[in-house]
Amino acid sequence: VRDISICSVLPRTQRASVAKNSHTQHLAKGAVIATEGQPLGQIASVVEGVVKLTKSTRDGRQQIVGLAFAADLIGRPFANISKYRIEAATDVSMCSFPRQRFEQLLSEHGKAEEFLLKAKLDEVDAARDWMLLLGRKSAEERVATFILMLAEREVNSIRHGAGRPNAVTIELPLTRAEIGDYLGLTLETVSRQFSRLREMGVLNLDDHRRVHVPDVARLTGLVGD
Amino acid sequence: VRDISICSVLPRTQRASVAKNSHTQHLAKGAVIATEGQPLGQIASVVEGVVKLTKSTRDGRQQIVGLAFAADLIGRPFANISKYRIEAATDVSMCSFPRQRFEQLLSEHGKAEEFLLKAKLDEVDAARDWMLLLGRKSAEERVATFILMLAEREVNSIRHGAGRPNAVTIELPLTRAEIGDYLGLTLETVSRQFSRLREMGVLNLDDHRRVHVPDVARLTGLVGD
DNA sequence: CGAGTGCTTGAGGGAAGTCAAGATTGGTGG
DNA sequence: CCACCAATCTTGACTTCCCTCAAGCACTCG
Repeated sequence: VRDISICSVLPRTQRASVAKNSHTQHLAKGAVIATEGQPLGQIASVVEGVVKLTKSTRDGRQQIVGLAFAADLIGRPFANISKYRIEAATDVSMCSFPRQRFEQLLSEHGKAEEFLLKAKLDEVDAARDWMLLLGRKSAEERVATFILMLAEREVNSIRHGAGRPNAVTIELPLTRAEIGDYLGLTLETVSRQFSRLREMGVLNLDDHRRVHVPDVARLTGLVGD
Repeated sequence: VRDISICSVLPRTQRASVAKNSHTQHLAKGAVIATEGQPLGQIASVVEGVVKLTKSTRDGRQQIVGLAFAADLIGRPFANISKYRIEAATDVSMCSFPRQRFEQLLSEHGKAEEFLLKAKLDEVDAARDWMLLLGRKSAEERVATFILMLAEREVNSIRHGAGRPNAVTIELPLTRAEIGDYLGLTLETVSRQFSRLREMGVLNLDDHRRVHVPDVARLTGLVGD
């Protein structure tokens, strides 16, 4: 049990105050630490063993979006709900403590760092959502997810007082080739999927760059997760 | 130009000190802000437009690993070298300032936050490396990358005084099915690739869980990036 | 108006997925 | 200690989804 692995998030001087609230846990292989969409009130540092973080689609396709080895942290400051299922891949020992105590400690310090940290935490989550897409989704689901992402961004920026609008028009910021690079597809496959979604009535293409989504809920049903 | 988008990393009270060193840039579509593996001394906040972050393999396969929209940050505190190519996907305006000034400001505050922040920055980088794998690599490259990751972890933990050992034995922490879930493959494909790598002499399988890599350099040549 | 760039569509092929037996292995209890 | 059982892994045969290659169309811009 080396120095780096024992709740090493905190510098020496502050460690004691967290250590008081921390305790070491031993988990058998297969033990579930958190499930996708459920609260997780702990932050933990892996001392020994391997922990896997997974996301999955409704129909059971699974993607491991991260592995935590010794000295890696698991848990998510500033968010109550876990976006992944967290499970011991091997027998694991880890050192865990309450999330709120940890957040409080962070907040006592600079706001700038906290802001940046939150941004990066969101980026990690977003990158892992994309890993599920790249690892497990079909071409149709990938394109639908991409359009939906832009549609939701558009809807949020409009900020309608009264609920979400059900139809949106979006401007694609990328070429077909770039969309392919983002989705792990070729530009031809992207183009074919746009055509299919148009034939299905999910999209209207005003021109190659402007996409009208008449029913966002319909699109949501195609993203596959 | 809304409040949230103007160098909004910093809380109101501290913003001024960075704003002094910041300046607004306008970039045409296609402008390159950083290339993979080259230094990037700036942090910037996107004000308008879309910026894409890409990684690519030596043979030209490309993967967009992130998009930055208005109010998103680009650049990497605490690392001099950019791990991605950063390019304007549309015409872009952004507000940028020197990375070192920014880091200095962060360091004046809590060490705990800095530690956690660095960990998360590394996680983002790791997730994006994996996105390249999931989006663009062949089954053989994926399995080779996974084994190499474990091999390097093992080599680093051994900490040989005299250089890297060229042969390693590693213990797989995951089943074939789990490796498949990590690599975006089926368990059958993973198994077939293990067999192929064994036939090629890149691996020896002591049992299903213990893998001996006689020549790590050889394996490195198969990861495809 | 022609060239360039980006997009669509088609035909054919190939890498990985699916389905289906078996072979190993490791754990458990007789 | 060994035999059995369940879980895990390997291998084969076949299928499928997406990629590759190719041709033609639609804008934009000099």
